Amino acid sequence: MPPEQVLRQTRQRNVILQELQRMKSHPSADELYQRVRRRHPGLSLSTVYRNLDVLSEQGVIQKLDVGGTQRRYDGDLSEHHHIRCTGCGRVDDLSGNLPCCIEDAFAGRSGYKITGHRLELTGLCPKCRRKKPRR
Amino acid sequence: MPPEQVLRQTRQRNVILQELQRMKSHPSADELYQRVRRRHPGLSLSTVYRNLDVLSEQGVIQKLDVGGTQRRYDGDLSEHHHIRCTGCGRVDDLSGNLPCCIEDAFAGRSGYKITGHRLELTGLCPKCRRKKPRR
DNA sequence: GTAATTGCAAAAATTTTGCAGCATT
DNA sequence: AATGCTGCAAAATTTTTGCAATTAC
Repeated sequence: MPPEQVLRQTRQRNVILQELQRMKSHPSADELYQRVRRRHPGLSLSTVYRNLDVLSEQGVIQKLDVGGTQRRYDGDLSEHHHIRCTGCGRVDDLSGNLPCCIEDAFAGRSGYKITGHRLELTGLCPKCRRKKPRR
Repeated sequence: MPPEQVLRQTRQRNVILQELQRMKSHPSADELYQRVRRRHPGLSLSTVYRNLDVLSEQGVIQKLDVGGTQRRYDGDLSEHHHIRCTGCGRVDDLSGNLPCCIEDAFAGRSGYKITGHRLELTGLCPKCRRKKPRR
C-alpha cells in the first residue's frame, strides 16, 4: 500500500477549489481555468487538470460521469438504464423504467419541460466483487 | 428549414449499424471501428464517427450522454441529481434523492453490488422553452 | 445527373505527461 | 532537507473537417 500522499496547500489549489465550489454550474476543466485565471494569471491549464484529479481522488470534489474520455453509443433504443462497474468500467443494461411520478417529483420545481431521464447505477460487477473485496 | 436530408444505404453504414446493434456493450467509436474493420477492412474511423452522428440524429441509435466532449466537475458533494437542457446544454441541480427501493428494484437481478446512482433528467430549460416552441 | 458518402490527411479539441525549478511542510 | 507542486512544452487521445473521388438514388 502506497504511503498515502499528503496534500499540500498551495495558492493554486486553493483558488481552484474555491472557484469550483462557488460556481453553481458544473464547469469543464477549461471553463474553470478561464475563471481562475482572472484571479491568478500565471496558472496553467495542466495545474487545473492535476488538481481536479487529486481533489476528486480525495473526495473533496466530484468528477461527473457526464462527459470526458470517450463517448459511448447504444444500438438499443428501448427504454432502459445502465449500471456501470466502478471496478472495470463495464456497462450493463437494466431493463425497466422509472415510474413517472419520480420524474415529476424531481422536476416539478425546476421550470424545465422534461423530455427524458437516464438513471445510471454504479457498483461492482460480480467479477470485480470477487477480485476486490476491499474498496 | 433545410430540406430534410435523405439517408442512403451504404455498405459501411449497414455494417456499422449492424455491428452496433449486435454488441451488448456500449462501445466507443473506436471500439466499434476495430470490430467493423474485421468485416470491412478499408473503412475509416471518420466514417464511423460520421455515421454515428447521422444515425443518432435520425434516432436510429443513441449517443449516450456518458462520455464525450468535456468532462465536468462539481464542487458540491451532497447527494443531488442533475437536469440537463437539450437546447443549450446548461446543467442544473435537483435536490433530493432517489428512494432506495427504486435502486433495489433495478439492481436486484443484476448481480452487482450497488454503490451509488445518478439520475439525469433531460428537458428544456425555461429560457429554451420560450425560444423554441418546436422540437 | 445530383447529392450523399467515403477515405485520407490534416486540424481541432481535450487530456496527460516529462522535466527542471520552486514552494510547502 | 525532502518531496509535493507548478509551469511549460511536448505528446497522447479523441473528435471534427476539407476535399476530391466514388456511389446510391
